[in-house]
Amino acid sequence: MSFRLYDTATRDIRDFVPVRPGHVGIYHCGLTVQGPPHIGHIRKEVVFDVLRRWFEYNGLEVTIVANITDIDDKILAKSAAAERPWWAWAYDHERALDAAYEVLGCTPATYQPRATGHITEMVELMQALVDGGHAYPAADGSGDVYFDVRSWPSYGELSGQKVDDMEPATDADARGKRDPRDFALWKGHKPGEPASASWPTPFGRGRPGWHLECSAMAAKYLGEEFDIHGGGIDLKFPHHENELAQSRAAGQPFARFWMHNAWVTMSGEKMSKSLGNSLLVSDVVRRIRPIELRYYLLAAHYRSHIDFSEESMAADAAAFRRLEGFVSRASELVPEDVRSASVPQAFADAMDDDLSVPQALAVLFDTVRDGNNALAAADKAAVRESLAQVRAMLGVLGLDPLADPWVGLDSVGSSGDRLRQVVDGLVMTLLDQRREARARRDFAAADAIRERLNALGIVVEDGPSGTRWELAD
RNA sequence: GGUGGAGUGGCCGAGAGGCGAGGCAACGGCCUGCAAAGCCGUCUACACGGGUUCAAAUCCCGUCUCCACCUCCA
Repeated sequence: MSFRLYDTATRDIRDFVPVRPGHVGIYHCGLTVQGPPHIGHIRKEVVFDVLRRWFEYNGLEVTIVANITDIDDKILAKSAAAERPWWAWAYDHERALDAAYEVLGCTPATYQPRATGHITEMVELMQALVDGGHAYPAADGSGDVYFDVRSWPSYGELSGQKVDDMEPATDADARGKRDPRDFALWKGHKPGEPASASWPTPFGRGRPGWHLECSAMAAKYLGEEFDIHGGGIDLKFPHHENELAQSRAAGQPFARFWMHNAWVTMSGEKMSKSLGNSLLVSDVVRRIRPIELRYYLLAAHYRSHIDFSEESMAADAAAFRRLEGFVSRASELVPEDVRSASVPQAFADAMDDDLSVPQALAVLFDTVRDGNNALAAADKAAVRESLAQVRAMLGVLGLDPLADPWVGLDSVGSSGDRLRQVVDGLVMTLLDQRREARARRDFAAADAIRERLNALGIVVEDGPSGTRWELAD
């Protein structure tokens, strides 16, 4: 495999060489489970799912760790407003996130560690930083513990910023920081916050700052040096900058590559809460099939932002249906489970080049055109070849309609194969009557049957190998 | 103030010195009893102004517009 990947830290594309041959360790920041996920959140999952599939296609063993931040200011505030325990609030939204992964066909992470389950590891790391002179308990006795950015000369290396040029944190004065740019490793327990949201440390009771958990958990599960650390581009600063500083200051090499996906925007602007509410994954999949949403979210390069619109999403859904239509028609001619062991070289080259999915899709569409020509010529061997390649490529993208989790979902929903067989039998009975009508050139009767089926949402297509039907979009 | 990104045909969206990516839509044709699907073809674009070069969407200089981040964000 000659995979090349863009590294946010160095701002260039270079050869990817895993720390451990044959294995890839990936950590990406999951989510703060303060609310249900919208399609911007889930884009990241789709991106990393495609990355994972590409590594696995190339025979590498992949370990993916994605954290669940289940304690933070917003979770406490929102759960308090809802008069529910913070942990119940967090868990609800963790399950909503898992449901969103599943509905979009994302393979589950190898592990999703929760911040609250790794307090011990965080305290150890924090102690090491304090001992090493890179962190200190707040002078105001608040129980906060801060990272001392002035003690770490390369602070700012990931985001390319200099400490002196940064705007200071707005909350600087209220807390016992040595430098306004110092960030919290740990937040002291405050009166009024639930006692259950605090844990003992040598520096007093409190709860994790946001950044510490990722440094602690990445090292625990992937080792002190691992391959790829990812997340949304907004996490570059401060979150990932701070993680990098903490881990390096504690003597760990940390991530070799930093991989950041771009936003899903609305009319060119970052999704705000009011706009975002209409774009919850659970809502969008009621307007568009999940597999089409997945296509939409991965069709653009991961480092390009997607400016969401219903129109562009519908256009991409139509594009996907072109791919799907070929798979559907071809697999009727070639009913065996054909999947090529390898994808076309041009597809592989595109994927190897920093996951250039748009170029890979161009190869896919070219192959589908060849396949459609083969289908028109009833060239079964050529159809088989095209189908095998198309399914292999779709499989890498997690979009093969004949593979899990999509197979069986597209036609009659969750009621399954049995109902599909019954419906197919009924429709074919009608299509037999139509065929007889056409044979005696009674087109009025034939068209009446077709229109009746159309009205029920069934599309009828006459092709070289007979008449087929499928559900309308 | 600092840092990073973007502007490509009707729309979406790649590319990054020469070879028309691809998709959606539209239009014309083929196929079809008519459709649908498919196929063939048409629509030759790169924010603006300079410059370098045999050749610039791509490199350089300048300008405009937009977006994001600067310690709560996927």
